Amino acid sequence: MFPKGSQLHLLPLSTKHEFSQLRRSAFTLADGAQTEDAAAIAKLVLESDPRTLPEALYRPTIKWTPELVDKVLKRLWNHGPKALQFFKHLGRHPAYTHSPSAFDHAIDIAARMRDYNSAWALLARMRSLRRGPIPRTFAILAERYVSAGKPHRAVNLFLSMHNYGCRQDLHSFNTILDILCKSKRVEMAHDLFKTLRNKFNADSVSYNIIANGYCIVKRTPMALQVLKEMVERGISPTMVTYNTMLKGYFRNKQLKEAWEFYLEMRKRKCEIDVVTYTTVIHGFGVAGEVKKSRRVFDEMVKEGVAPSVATYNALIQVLCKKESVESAVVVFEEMVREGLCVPNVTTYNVVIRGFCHVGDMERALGFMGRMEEHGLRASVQTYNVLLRYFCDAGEIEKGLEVFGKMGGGECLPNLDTYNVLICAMFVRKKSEDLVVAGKLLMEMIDRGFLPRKFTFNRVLNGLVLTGNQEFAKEILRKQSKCGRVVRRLKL
DNA sequence: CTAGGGTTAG
Repeated sequence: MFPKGSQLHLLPLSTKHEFSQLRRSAFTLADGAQTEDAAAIAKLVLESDPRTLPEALYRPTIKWTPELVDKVLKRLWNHGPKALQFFKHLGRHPAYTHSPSAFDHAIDIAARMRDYNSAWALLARMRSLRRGPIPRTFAILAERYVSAGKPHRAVNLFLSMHNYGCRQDLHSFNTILDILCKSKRVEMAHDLFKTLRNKFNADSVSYNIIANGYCIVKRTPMALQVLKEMVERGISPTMVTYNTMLKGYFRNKQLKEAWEFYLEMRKRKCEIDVVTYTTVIHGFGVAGEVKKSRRVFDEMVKEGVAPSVATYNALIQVLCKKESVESAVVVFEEMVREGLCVPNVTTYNVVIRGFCHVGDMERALGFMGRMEEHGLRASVQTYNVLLRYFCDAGEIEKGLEVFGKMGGGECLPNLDTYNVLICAMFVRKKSEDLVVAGKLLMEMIDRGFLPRKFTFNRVLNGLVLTGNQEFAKEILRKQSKCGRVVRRLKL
């Protein structure tokens, strides 16, 4: 993959070790062992030659289950082509048929790579095997269409569900509304809602989704109007409704309204819950009112409402950003000591980012090391944070070292990782760095990520300016194959 | 993750 002596310590994978690990755990069915299996199989897939992969997958020592397959696909999430290759070969296993959820994952992966032909072929295959499609399949595809800027296709997909033997109901109606709203297509969602609300008997969930959509685009008056209409139609607001509006006010920086709304909720005794408190703590913190955040936190404990991990995360993040990482760590340690809830990956990432932000990379790495204590593994976001800050501080080697650890197998880099790293290859203005940037660019394409035009141009220009014409041409050839049209280069 | 509300951050 990378030439020997490259600064990228992409570790060669020790095949012998993995095979023994596979053999050892093939006989145990416990969930933990299955996680190990999934990791070992994912590695196997990543390193294997496409021709020898099938026989490896058909070995009788591997006990395929839907759960195991799902886990492997999740591990390969950031390597779409390999994930689909794995799915395809296993699909020909003489004694195993893919589950609906495995098909869903595969369709998601293909659609994320904008390979809609494969996605639809998978859907057809799923259907011919009578394994679906299920409503979730359509939700996945719709979401991919929306995030690719094709919301009309998503709506049409929903409208044509029944042609694929999948019933349209209130559930799926609410799903498509939510997908549109979450991607800020609230107007389109609202139109669809108005057209079909009678047909599907829209409920409070539907109204909450639309109101939330307007809150997301900072149109709280419109959100209120939708809710008013809901009440006029005889549907009662729920806790979700109130919490949605509350969050909307904060998002729209209507602090006064938010506070009054919160007080009103308390006065009406409509059992304020942990979500309400978390919203308020987060909202005030983001607005810089840390004291108020702390006060509300204490208040909730006094009222006997147990903070959740999200509550702690909100407070810890707010302290990191508006006070100091030190006071955030105090709360972190308190959380661990009291043991009411356990830190999750988000908690760690927030603290790690806090340390990075003040330049204390040692302690950031220290916290990353502590994740194991809580049974957690660093996520791609954890790595990306460290990577970003090392690179921003000009410690390119350290950044590459972090990247090397990911390549070692526990965590595949994502689009962000590549963007950050490629960007960092320009700071030293060294010819070798640009070659590395070019290799990273090639690698990300191989893994199913589509670099931005800007990235292509930048890398190509850099290579040409440093006399790496041949390599630039190679990248140009690759680029034309992956469908990104870049301006003509003078080579 | 996939019918609604709270936690990273792009």
